[in-house]
Amino acid sequence: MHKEHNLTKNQKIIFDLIDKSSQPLKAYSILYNVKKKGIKAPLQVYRALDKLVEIGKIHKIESRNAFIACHNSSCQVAKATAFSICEICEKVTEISSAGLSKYLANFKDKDGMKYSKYNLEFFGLCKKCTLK
Amino acid sequence: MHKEHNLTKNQKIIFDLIDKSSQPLKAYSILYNVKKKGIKAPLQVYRALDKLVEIGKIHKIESRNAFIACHNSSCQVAKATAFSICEICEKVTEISSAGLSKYLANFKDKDGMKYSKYNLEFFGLCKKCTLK
DNA sequence: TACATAATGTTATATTATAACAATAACTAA
DNA sequence: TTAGTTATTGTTATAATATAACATTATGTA
Repeated sequence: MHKEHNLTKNQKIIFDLIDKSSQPLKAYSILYNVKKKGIKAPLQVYRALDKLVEIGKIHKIESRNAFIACHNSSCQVAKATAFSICEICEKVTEISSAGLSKYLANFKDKDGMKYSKYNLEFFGLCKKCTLK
Repeated sequence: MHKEHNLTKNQKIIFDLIDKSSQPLKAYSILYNVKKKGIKAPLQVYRALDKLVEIGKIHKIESRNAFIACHNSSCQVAKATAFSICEICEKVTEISSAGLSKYLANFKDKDGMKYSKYNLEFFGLCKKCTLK
């Protein structure tokens, strides 16, 4: 479970927007959507995003430069993430598989190094798009 | 093994630069370095990069917006990649582990979907930086 | 209260990437 | 070999993503 963080005003506005969204949101689309709430500059958005990523409330989808709310109570504060991304409809789903996270956390490279922090993005078709 | 691709002039210039580099290179740093060879515009660089990624000669490190030559003869044309990234010195190493690639290629999500295409980035310390 | 720390507001600018269009070069089939 | 097709190049402009720097305000804590 997430440690409780008391979000500040801007963080809350931006988190709520991302949380309500069914797909990842990009920074400038967020900016556009929160202008009516008084957030006017990119930096205000990026600062909130940075903080939200840091505390694990959202994740960045690196290949898309977009942000999604974390719905995975088991992910260790934003450090170990896995997603599937549909190449047709761009639907992104966070994967929470105990087996996968165990496998990756225990993976050792050639030097015998382990990594508790990782980001994995799978690409393919979602179920819906497969059936079309 | 890579299918042989006959690189064009620009592609060759840019691939050679990346291939000689010990660390990932960013697009505008590449641009700066190939200006003396007549490549003057960002688009010329990005077009070559796109093609080189497509044919699997290089990979993009998504979290760094940087490009590295592929030294992994077993990676299926740029589609299934794994890297370790040192958070201190930024050294990036492509991981070629039969076990890992088999595990990921066979991984099934909740919908039973498999993904032959993925990108995995591990973050931590490289051996050198661990010993410091 | 006073101090320290975190968050905010603002302007400017850096960095990363693509659109649009014209011109060449390379490939392919009759 | 030549016409048609496709890929590549060159070029200018601009879009999209992200951060620097600095002044101010709010919050937490001893």
